[in-house]
Amino acid sequence: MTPPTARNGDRTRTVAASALDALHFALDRSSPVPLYYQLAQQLESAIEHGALAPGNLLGNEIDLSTRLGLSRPTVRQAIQSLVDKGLLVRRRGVGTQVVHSQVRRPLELSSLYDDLEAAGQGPTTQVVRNERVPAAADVAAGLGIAEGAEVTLLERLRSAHGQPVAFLCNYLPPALLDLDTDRLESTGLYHLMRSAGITLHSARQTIGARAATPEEAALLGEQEGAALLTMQRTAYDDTGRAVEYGTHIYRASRYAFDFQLLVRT
Amino acid sequence: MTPPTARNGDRTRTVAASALDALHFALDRSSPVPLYYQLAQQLESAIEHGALAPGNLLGNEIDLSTRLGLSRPTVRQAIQSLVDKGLLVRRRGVGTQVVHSQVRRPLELSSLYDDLEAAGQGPTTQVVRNERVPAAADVAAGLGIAEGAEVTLLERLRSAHGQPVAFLCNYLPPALLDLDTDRLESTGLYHLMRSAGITLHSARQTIGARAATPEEAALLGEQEGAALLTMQRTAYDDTGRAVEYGTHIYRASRYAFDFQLLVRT
DNA sequence: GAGTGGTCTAGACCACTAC
DNA sequence: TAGTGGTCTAGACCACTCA
Repeated sequence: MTPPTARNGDRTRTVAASALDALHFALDRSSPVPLYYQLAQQLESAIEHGALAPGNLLGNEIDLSTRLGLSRPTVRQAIQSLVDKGLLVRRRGVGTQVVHSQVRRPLELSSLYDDLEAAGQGPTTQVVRNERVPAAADVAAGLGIAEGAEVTLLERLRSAHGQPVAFLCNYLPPALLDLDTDRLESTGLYHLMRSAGITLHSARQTIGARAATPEEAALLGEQEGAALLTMQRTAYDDTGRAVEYGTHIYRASRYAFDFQLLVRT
Repeated sequence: MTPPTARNGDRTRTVAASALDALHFALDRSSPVPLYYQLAQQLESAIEHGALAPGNLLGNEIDLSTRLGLSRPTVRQAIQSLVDKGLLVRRRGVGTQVVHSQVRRPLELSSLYDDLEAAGQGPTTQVVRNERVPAAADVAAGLGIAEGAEVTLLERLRSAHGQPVAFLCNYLPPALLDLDTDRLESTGLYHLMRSAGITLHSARQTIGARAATPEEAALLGEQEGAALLTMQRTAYDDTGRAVEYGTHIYRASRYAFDFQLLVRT
């Protein structure tokens, strides 16, 4: 399928060589990685490395599929996954182009893991409490269990650069996993859950603010009345079980939630 | 394609009638609405109305497609869209089931429109300023334009139940749309942009908190030093142009951000 | 009118799960 | 071993955009 040599001045700009023409994609059919996924990854890295610049057209799907030796649905699946990520935009009658945005690295909306791993610079965790308690009303409601049922209470103080950043209070259904205090101090809760075979699926969050009580101020090294960010969250696994309910407070002077939204069409 | 009469005691539980068997789906091939979308909508409403209860299996895709007179890819497309919404879960070798979750109504993560339309009960908007000004440094950076370039400045006070809730300060590229003050007071900014043919695509947000200054306190009816929720946002259309940069402050005593996250796998 | 993505079909083989 | 979803193919027709 050698493409017709296009640069022979018919009409004005002939086939309008897409930015993709110069790129080489290596597809390994013997790999267990799906073909559409291999293609999507290589397209994504081409966009990240600037080989595909914002606004560049990808060239039509039919050509692309014949050039790659794939069927059109497979190519579409690859492209669709990048559209879902917000890297590409499709326009009927026009083509598919790289999104022309300043936001190149969308801060993974699924910050479920990330925002518990603190913003990069060497976070530390101090486990304040790790014990079993009967569930209070709000906890029972959050986890969807009976009031008074036994739950694991986990209180942690998270710091970065030696300064307290947040106080995390979490409740977990018992017997879900064993929460080793040592491991909790060296990693995040979600990481632990993941290694225990729990597949996180969704979470419901409420983010608010309020003034610090004297106790909270002392704990976090703020002044009484300082503004705090608050978050309540219930996380569910893929069977719909509530696997965690938490109430977190953050020093507003040292932390903010930062994320990207994609508008679903 | 009459299904084989299944209830004649072979083996133990024969075909394990899926919860779907009793449901009727009406597909209109002459409708401009895609078939996969019609199916997805009817499945979604069946889930919402409880006809499909959490944990129910959907029955395999092949049977479903023959029963509906659709191809399997089309049925898969419908199911996939609900999986993406977090309503269904697929397990290879097992089947597709309704997610067993307390969270039935995921609060549309794309709250880009919604959180500017206030939480339900008759919000009102008072336009404080609506004029053209040169862009300051942070505004220019947020919109990706030159410092000092002319932008539209929009300041609004939003109330609910006659009480102030938020103060919204937005900057827009000039000539993007004409911001009629009357219409701004009767609807949201995004609604206006949408009617002007602007397709919102993504937004980058930062949510934080701080204490109210005396001016802010007076404006919002809070006491000086009260906790405020702050949000900075840049919104982009589908070509990647920044179409809005805004700085909002919310009374923490009357407002909180509330949303659901889906973990992408 | 030419070109694009949007939708749809009717098959196929494979990997994984459960029994 | 049977049944499931995961992947893939090679076509087809339509709706929309743009010149």
